[in-house]
Amino acid sequence: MTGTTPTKVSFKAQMLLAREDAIIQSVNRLLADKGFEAMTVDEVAADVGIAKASLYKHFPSKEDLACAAMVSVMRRAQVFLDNLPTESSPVDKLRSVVQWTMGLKLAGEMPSLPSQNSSLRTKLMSSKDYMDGLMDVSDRLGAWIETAQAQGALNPQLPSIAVLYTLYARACDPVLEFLKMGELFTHDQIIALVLSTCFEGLETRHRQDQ
Amino acid sequence: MTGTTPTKVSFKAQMLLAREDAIIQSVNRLLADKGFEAMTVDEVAADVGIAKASLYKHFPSKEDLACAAMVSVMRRAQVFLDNLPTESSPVDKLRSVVQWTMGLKLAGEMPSLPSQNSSLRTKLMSSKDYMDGLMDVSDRLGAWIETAQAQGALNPQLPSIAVLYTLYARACDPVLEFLKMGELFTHDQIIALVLSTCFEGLETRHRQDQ
DNA sequence: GTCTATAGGAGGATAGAC
DNA sequence: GTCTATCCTCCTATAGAC
Repeated sequence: MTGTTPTKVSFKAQMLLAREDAIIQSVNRLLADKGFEAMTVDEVAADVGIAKASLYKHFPSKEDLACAAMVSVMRRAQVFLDNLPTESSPVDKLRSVVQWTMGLKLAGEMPSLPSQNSSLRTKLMSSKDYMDGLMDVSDRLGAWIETAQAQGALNPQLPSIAVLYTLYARACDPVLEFLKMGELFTHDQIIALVLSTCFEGLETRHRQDQ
Repeated sequence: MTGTTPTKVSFKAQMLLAREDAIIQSVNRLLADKGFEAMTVDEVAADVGIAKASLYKHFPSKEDLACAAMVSVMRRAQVFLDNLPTESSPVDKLRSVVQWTMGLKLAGEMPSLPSQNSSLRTKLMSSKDYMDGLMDVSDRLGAWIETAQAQGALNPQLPSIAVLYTLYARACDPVLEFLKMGELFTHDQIIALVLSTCFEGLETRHRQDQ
C-alpha cells in the first residue's frame, strides 16, 4: 500500500517511540526537580540533547510535553496496582501504593502537579489518556477504601472521598522533602515516618491499635 | 533636629505604613489565589489602585513584596500563639494552631510557599524578619510537641522534628482545596475532617483513643 | 511619591534550510 | 526530523516628567 515494507515502518516507528520515551524521561526528571513553571523547554532540549525545534516536532507545546510525562507516571501506577498481591488486605494495598509513590518522590521521579490552577491542569483535564488513567486508579483505590472502612480497618466516619484525596496528597507530601533536606534519616526511615503519620496519625495509639 | 514637628513626621509615616499595609493585603490575597510565579506586579498595582512604578518605590522587587506578605502572616501567627488560653493542653494548642491556619487557607488568606526552590525561598531565607518569626514559632510549637510526647498524648516514637514538619505541611494541605472544590462540605466540616486525619490518622481508633 | 512610557530579558513557539 | 536563527509576547524593573 505505501511502498515500504512493514518491517521498515515498524523500525522507524520504534525509533520514534524510543526517542519520545527519552524525552519523557527527561521531562519527568525536570518536572520532579523544578516543577512545571520553572522548567524551560530549552532545558528539556539540552537534557535530551536535541534542538528545541525538534522537540516541537514531537510535542506541540510545553503543556503537551508535561502531560505526556504525567500520563507515563499514571501508567506506571496502573501497572503497580495490577501487580499487587491479591492476598493482601485492602489497607495493606493502600499502604503499599502510598509507600511506592513516596519512594518515587524521594527518588526524584515524581512530577508534582501545581496545586494552583495553571495551564497544565487545564491541559490534563482535557486529556483523555490522563483522565482515563486517573479515573481507573481512583476507582480501584476507592473500592479498597470502602472495603477497608466496611471491615473497620479504616475509620468509617471519614467520607471515602476525603480518604482518597488524603492518599493522593500524602503521595506528594512536602514533609518528604523537608526530612530529606535535613539528612537525619534514610529514605526508608522517612517513608516509614510519613506512612505512620498518615495512617496512624500524630496522637498516641494504645493497645491493639498497634 | 529635622525642622519638622514630631506630629507631622508621625502623620506622614502613618500614611506610608497604611499604604504599605494596603499593598501587603493585596499581595497576600493574590499570593494565596495564584501563587508567587503566577502573580504579576501589574496585577498587584491594579489591585491596590496605584501605578506599578509607585509599587517599586515601596518595595524594591517582587520578591520583597511577597516577603513582606509572608512576614505579615508570620506576625499574625505569633499573635495567635500569644493569645492561646494558657490552661489548654499542648495538644489542644497544636490543634488550635493547625485549625486556625486551615481556616486562613480556606478563606484565601494563606499565601502558600512554592515547595520547589525559587527566588522567593532564597529571599525568605535571607530575610531576618521572616527567619526570626519562623524560628520563634517553631520553638514554641516544638516545645508543645515535646511536652505532649512526654505526656504520651502525641506518639513519642515520632521524631519531634517530623511532627513539626507535618503540622506545617497540614496547615497548607491541598486536601483542603480538593474538598472545597467538591462543594460537598462546609468549611468547618472540611477543617474537622483534615484535622482528624492529621491527628488521629486514617485507621480506626478503638475505645479510649477517642 | 505618583504617574506614563519604555528598556531589557526570558522563554515559548516558528521559519526555512538541509 | 533535525538543525540555526529569529519572532513575539509577557513580565520585571527603571527613566524621567510633574
